[in-house]
Amino acid sequence: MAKNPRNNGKRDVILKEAAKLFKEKSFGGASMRELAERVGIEAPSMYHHIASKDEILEIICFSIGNLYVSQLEDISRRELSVIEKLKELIRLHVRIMIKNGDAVSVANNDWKHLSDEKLKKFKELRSGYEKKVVELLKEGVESGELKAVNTSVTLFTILSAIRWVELWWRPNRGISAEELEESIITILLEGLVK
Amino acid sequence: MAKNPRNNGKRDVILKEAAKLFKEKSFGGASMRELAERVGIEAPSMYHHIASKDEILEIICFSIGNLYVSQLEDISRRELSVIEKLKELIRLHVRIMIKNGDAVSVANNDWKHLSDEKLKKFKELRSGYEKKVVELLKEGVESGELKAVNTSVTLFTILSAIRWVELWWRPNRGISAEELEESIITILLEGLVK
DNA sequence: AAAACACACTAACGTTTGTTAGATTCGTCT
DNA sequence: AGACGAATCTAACAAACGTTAGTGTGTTTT
Repeated sequence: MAKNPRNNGKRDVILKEAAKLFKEKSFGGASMRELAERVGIEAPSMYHHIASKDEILEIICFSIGNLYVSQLEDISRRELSVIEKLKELIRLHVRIMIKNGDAVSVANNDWKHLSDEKLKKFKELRSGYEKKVVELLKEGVESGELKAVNTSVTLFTILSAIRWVELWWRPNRGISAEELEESIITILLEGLVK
Repeated sequence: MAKNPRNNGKRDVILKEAAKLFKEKSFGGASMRELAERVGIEAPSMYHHIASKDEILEIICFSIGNLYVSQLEDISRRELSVIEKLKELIRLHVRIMIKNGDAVSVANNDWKHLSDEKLKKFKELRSGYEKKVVELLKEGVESGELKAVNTSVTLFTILSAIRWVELWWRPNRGISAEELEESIITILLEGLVK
């Protein structure tokens, strides 16, 4: 029932609208009929492009998850100081959020509705990511670049600190993406106190 | 159908279990029947203690919202420097989360499912809170205690940075509530860089 | 021209949802 | 003992859910 050939963009439209709708109403509160309405077709017609509601969630969550992982690997490979890598990491998160706000929101909030098997995979993906960031932080503490912080607390504080961007940022909020990135970097790396 | 007299704690049990369940499955994914099962009665029996599923959500969201507002007012009234007030604010958020983790999670994630009228009230409550914190930040910038940061960005970075606690902290994670508070304070106020 | 296919439709399925109605049980007070 | 009301139960409702079946249409392929 699902399909494969090089289709026009209908499937992508469904995924885009689904991300938007799931963000608004969350996975459980969004119905296939409402999604279909936004796409402009009837609900059963969507099953020619996707296999199930669950599959939509999977695709969204893993596309975002894999995006984070692969980009973190890019940063890791570069020849930079820990601090420069952390800055790049923060910039990365902000940019992904600005570009894929809806999907990021879904991956952050609705991953728990993944089916058992996919849920396990997703948690592994995420904890692998977190582990790599913790290693980066440990490296920074050991080399003396960073304060002797608890790396777990730091990990979550950093990642969490950036999550609001997806709810708040709009291109015309009077602050550019670059300013936003640099502001957050300043707060997290240098602190608020003058 | 709902009720009032000094009841035993059954209503509170329902609210506590509801917070836990909503946190696990989110509002839309949690059913009244499953909630009833956890409480130990049949679903229709719950309607002697609460008016509706929506009412449960309202009670949870506004009890947490009002808690934050009233405690912020306590801090505002005290004779402290801006920095000390910010520290107290961070401690406050951590403590509320540790004590009411489930309910905080619901108020943070499921408020969008409030009915139109209550949704409006909740947004007002929250933006009133945010406004007061922004004023505090502005005061700090003007007095020279804080760096010349964008106060909106700072507001959300601080509040957001603390939200992960509710997902992560457990009494036996090898870090006490006090250590946790002080670690977060250090990161946000003094920064990570040595 | 015929066959194949992609894509949309309507109708309907079996479940699950929140909630109501009505009867029953239980403890408390007069 | 009898009355009352709180608290629980079973049965059931109407609506909404994700999804399947079956059909039609228009385009592409052979």
